[in-house]
Amino acid sequence: MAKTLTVAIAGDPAATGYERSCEGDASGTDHGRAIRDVLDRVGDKWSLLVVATLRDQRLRFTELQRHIPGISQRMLTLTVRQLERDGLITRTVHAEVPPRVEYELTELGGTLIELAMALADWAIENHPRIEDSRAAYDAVHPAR
Amino acid sequence: MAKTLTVAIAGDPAATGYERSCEGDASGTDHGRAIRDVLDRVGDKWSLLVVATLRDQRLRFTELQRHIPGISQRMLTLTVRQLERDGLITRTVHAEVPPRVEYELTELGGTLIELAMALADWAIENHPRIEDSRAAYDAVHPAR
DNA sequence: CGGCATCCGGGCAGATACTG
DNA sequence: CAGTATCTGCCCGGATGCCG
Repeated sequence: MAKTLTVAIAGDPAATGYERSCEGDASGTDHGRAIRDVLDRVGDKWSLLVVATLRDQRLRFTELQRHIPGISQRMLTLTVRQLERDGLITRTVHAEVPPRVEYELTELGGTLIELAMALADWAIENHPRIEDSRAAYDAVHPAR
Repeated sequence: MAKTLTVAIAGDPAATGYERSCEGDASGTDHGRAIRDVLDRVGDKWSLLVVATLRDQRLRFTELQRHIPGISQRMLTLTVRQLERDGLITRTVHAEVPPRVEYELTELGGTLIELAMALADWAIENHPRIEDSRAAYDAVHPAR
């Protein structure tokens, strides 16, 4: 999923303009890959939403799905698996009948959510300006 | 502000205020849409990279392309156009021969980049843990 | 209940060729 | 130099159906 992105940067770590953009970062470890990785997860359509939903509650699969309108079962499955793999959430299966699976934020996930909130703040605060800008742009640049 | 955010993103468990922000609704401000919009831009493969590259320098098209290895001409064109439309960067054409077009960050773009940097910091700091988690996960879950 | 397997359509992105 | 145009392949993501 993140392959192409990672390859693009990590494949050519030396020549990237990343050193410049990520001022002061020491060379050696390729931060490009780290950033790509995280960005891929954050930029993912559902990941942040799932993390945010689990922010202060533990939920089981169907509950989670109910809390995130529009997500398909498949996407939820894939998303939680990714998140679990990345150590952002935990998945606990209770040996019961019927089966019960609960998802919970890890501490790592908890730190991420704060950043996400900051981003959301920015989004809400600046969205009007963005929309205005778009309207203005569209007015000047007719159909293209 | 942060509270409305929580509701907007995480959804209100009780009232499903989320549905309104996600589905077609006619109510006033739509935070869900705002967040989605910004997330789409941030999550975009190249947008953040372009913004980051322009952080403290004004660049022309080809320079920009050189600074971002792996980006195709087409994608760069589309990306800068989007960013310009959203008011995150400016595009100035100098009436010369040969033509010279320079891209520069707007103030709005400048505020975004700081958040992006925070995210990058998080990425760099926590990436090892994520990788470890992935390795552990993959060890337990054989090829699926 | 909580998945996984499969099919399928649409859009994104790369490569290439052409222009003001 | 800074794009535009077109063609194409590929992956994302939705819908459906089956299983433990």
